[in-house]
Amino acid sequence: MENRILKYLSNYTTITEDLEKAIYESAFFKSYKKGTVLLKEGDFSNECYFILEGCIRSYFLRDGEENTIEFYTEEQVVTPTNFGKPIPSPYYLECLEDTVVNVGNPTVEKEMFQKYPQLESLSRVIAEVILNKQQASFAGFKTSSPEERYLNLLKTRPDLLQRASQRQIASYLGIKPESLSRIRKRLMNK
Amino acid sequence: MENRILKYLSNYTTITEDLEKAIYESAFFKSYKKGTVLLKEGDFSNECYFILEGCIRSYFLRDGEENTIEFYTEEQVVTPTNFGKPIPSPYYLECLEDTVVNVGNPTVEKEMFQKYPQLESLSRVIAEVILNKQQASFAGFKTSSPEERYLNLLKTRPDLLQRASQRQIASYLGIKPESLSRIRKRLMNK
DNA sequence: ATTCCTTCTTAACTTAAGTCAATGTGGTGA
DNA sequence: TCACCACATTGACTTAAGTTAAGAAGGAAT
Repeated sequence: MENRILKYLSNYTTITEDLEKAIYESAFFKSYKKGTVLLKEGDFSNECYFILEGCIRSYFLRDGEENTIEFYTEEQVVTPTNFGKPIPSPYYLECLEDTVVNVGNPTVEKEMFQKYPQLESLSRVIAEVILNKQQASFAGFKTSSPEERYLNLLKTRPDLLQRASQRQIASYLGIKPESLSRIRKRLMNK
Repeated sequence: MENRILKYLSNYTTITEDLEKAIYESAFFKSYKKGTVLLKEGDFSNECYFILEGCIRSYFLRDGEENTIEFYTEEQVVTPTNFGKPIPSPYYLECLEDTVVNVGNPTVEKEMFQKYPQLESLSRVIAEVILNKQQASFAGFKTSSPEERYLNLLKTRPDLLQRASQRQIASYLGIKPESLSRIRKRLMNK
């Protein structure tokens, strides 16, 4: 199991044996059942996650509606906004499936960064990569129609359509469930 | 002038005197005239910028149209995607005004990070803050109408409406210039 | 000053998403 | 098993953005 983290990190640099061992030893796992809420809007966040199995959704409420921000799946990192800080979370985190994660906390993170500066360097690189990816998807979102966004999702993350409800997918695409339903119908007849 | 960088960085941690001196000494400035293209789509990027004065816009072409990704203004950092890597840039960078920047390059960045690990740590923190901000604006974008997005821009970055053309603003808002024109008209009569 | 070009605005029309409401469907729990 | 509830689909209607086209306004260059 732990290999997945090392595999993930080694996409970015070569990991020293020393660091590999440390990651191994500090690894701390948890399992959650489908539907578990990991973090509530307004609460303080003291955990971050690396997903080994399952799916986590972030969302917030507006006018009573759930607005999906992001879906996180295998080999993705979930670092909540304000992780480790006494500032309320702007969103919920919820498991859409039974989910197995590697859990981190601010204290261990700090210790690890101090002991292995290479790890913090790696974190910087990864944060920048994720930032650029997110900027690219934001740009893609802005320049495409709801239908194009749906088709793009179908192409890039088809698994999500099995894992999440259509309401959740619709809000992720920035549209109403009725519209998604119509888009799907429209595409069926093509 | 250099103070602005230190001021910016000190928003996140206290800067050691040592580091302060190093930043001071490594500071390298450039001025560009309005309209200067700093980076072309497809080119390699070897510079990053901290804006002291002026405005930089990132955009890409699609069907001959310019799609604005972001506007960067005073005290913002512009680190191009693939900065320092032999991978083509996905977008243009252009000065909307006469612009004064502090310029960085991959070599100096690397040296500074090696010499001052605190600086790389700071960069990680800043990257994460920017990432969260961007995620929040993406979420806001998805859940609001073009009119709401315009009103939000008016509230959060009113200066941009003076600095950029309406076409540029419109593409930034993910709409057509005609629509922006109508939205403005609509709001006039309220 | 004139020309040329781009931007901005306006209008008429098309298209698709939002809204509201009704119905069908599937899963959960008592 | 049944009742209930959230989800998904469909239809009728409203609304606003996209499209196309034309004209007005402002700037830059000659």
